[in-house]
Amino acid sequence: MATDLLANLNPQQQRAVTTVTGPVLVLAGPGSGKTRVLTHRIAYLITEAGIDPLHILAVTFTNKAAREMRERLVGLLGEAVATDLTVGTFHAICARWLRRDIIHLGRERDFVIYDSDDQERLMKRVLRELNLNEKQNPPRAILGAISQAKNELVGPEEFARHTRSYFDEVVARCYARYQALLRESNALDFDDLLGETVRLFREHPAVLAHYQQRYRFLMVDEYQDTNRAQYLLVRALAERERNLFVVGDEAQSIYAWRGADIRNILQFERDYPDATVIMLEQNYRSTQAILDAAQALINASPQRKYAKRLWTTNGKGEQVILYEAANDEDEASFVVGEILRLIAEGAARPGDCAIMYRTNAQSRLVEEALVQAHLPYHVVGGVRFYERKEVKDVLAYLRLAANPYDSVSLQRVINWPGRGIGERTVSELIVWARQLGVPLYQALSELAGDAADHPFAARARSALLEFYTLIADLNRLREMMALGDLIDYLLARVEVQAALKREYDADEADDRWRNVQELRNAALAYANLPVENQLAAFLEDVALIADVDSLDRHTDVVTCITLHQAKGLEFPYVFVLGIEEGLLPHSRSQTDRDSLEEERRLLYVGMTRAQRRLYLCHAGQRALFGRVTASARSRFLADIPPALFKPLRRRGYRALPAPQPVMFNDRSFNQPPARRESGRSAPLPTPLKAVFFPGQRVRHATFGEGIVVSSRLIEGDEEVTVRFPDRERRLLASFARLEPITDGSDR
DNA sequence: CGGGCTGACATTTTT
DNA sequence: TGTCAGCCCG
Repeated sequence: MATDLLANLNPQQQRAVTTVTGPVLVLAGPGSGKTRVLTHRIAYLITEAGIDPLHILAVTFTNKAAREMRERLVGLLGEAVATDLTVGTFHAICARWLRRDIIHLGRERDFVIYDSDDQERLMKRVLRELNLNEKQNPPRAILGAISQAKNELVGPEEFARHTRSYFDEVVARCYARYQALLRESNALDFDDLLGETVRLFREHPAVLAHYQQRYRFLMVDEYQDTNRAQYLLVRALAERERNLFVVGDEAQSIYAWRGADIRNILQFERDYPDATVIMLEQNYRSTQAILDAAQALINASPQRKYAKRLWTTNGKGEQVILYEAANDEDEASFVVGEILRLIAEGAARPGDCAIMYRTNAQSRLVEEALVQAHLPYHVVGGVRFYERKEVKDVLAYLRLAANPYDSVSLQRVINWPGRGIGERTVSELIVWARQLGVPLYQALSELAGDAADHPFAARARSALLEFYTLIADLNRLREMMALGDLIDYLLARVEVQAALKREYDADEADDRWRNVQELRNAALAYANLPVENQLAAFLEDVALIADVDSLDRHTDVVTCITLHQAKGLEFPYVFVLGIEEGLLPHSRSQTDRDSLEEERRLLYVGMTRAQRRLYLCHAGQRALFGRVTASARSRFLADIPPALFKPLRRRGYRALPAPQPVMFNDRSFNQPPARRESGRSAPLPTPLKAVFFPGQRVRHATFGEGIVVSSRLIEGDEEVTVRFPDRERRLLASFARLEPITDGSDR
């Protein structure tokens, strides 16, 4: 058996698999077989080291990773053994533990989990209650700050004690109220799942001891993506047995903006001085040519601790192709043309090709080109199934059936479908409930039990009571009915299909109704559970899985995907688009070194997805928010020696309607005569060349030094947006007397 | 109370 | 260029 498990593993992988005890840090380069190591190690622990699978916990970040791992383990160990293992995402595992033990924190175990949409709705209510303006205090920004605080385990009170700005003051007040409403709604947000588990462990050593006793062998995937709360969670659990096995790659850390703390992986050796450190450098995915280019890019980063040297026996392969497109349209048509050619040559099938980009907006042109070429494709991302409005509306009723105190769900459907409860009535209800000091549902209940002084007109009151009865009925029925029947009852009683037909035109109503039916179908999977558990189990999965098996890689279609989402995937042919200043690195990430380096890693992740051939593309100009803008090639491309590229000339390009000659990589080239708008004569094209490019450092006599954010040619002049120390300014080059600072940093 | 219009706005998003 | 929120009117 041991030979089976270790066969086909290289020496480093074998060492990782067979190191059973103590802290282990595995630094796994892209394509180095880390999932294989994780699964084989688990199998090894069980079959060779005799560890009871009940003692093993494996944590991942995504459901997809967890599912894959479990599938592979079933293959290695069989269904029976695999079911005894605990494999799941941080959030799912924490939710499970909290359902068991949250009572120790004085909370109910039947809490609902709020997703970001729910959070936003709740925050909007908070803002209204506190008389704060949504425009000046964007709910998402406030939630971002709260999320950060929660990741650091800073509660509302502590946060309020350390405010350093007006914004902090606002956040502090919102945080307190937000948290109070969460509690009142018997709800936890995603961050709470982690934070409350850590708090549970801290405040209740006996509970922690129970889990330490149970889980003696811990494995964490994508360790570079852990945030502070996850780090503390893992550390607490591992404290007793110290059998902690983490896998990660600092070079693939791309979620710092979401709270991931790269220090967790960099300091592992300090946390565990006796740690075994193993580097996986053999790559099984790509050609050496691709690896060389990717490594050149990443090695140019000043922030490397564990520099790996990736190698492969796959052979040198073809050089990385660098394509300079005239503009974004040309870029898209080039990519599509290449894919068509690869298919015609028999080298590839559509499913072998992936098109990657920094921002979702970039997919549009690509899609148009794919449609024209009749190439089948899918775009990863977009609105996920359980986030669709009609699905969430129906879900809101189900959540209320399980937990009527869920105020976000209650507000969501109190007037859907319309039953004459307008905004006015809702805010009266909110104010009244607050006066009474009770949750919204409780207030409705008071109203039903002839409360003396309520603020509602007779009509509003009867509408509210009708809604109250509906929720109360659902609440009563949930324990007696199978989930499918409950949903059928709900759909019939609130006349969902009719409501959709009223709100949308025929086609869209059909679409949305189909989604609702799809939700109904998903409920079938729970039919074999005891009736009283079906609804809760269903809602839990919906909250944490959040998507119906999205990426079906069985279909043979081109994949369009953001670089972030591409992590963990691989394709024979990869096209990375828009490798330009302002886009990659994104203009919003050019402010500080850390986010700039994260952009570099993002490109690195994209490049290392390629198995056989990699295309890197950039365009000289690009339509940005409807305006044509000059776009300079990314500084990152300069970090890859030209010898590693095979530059590809464009084979003819289409003229843009832009009337001026434009800068293209410092060389201006002539364009066909400007097209005229009918009726109005265009200004004579001034022989102007753009002088400034994004990322460039400039000096202004009054404003001082700054960095060019963007530059565009407008009516014979160049409009330059520059970020100065105090703020951004838009300047006209002809007036502003901007001076480029030449210290060799950029060109 | 709900439908249509106008103006600001604009990364990435594992759960 | 496209979306979303806020505003005005029937």
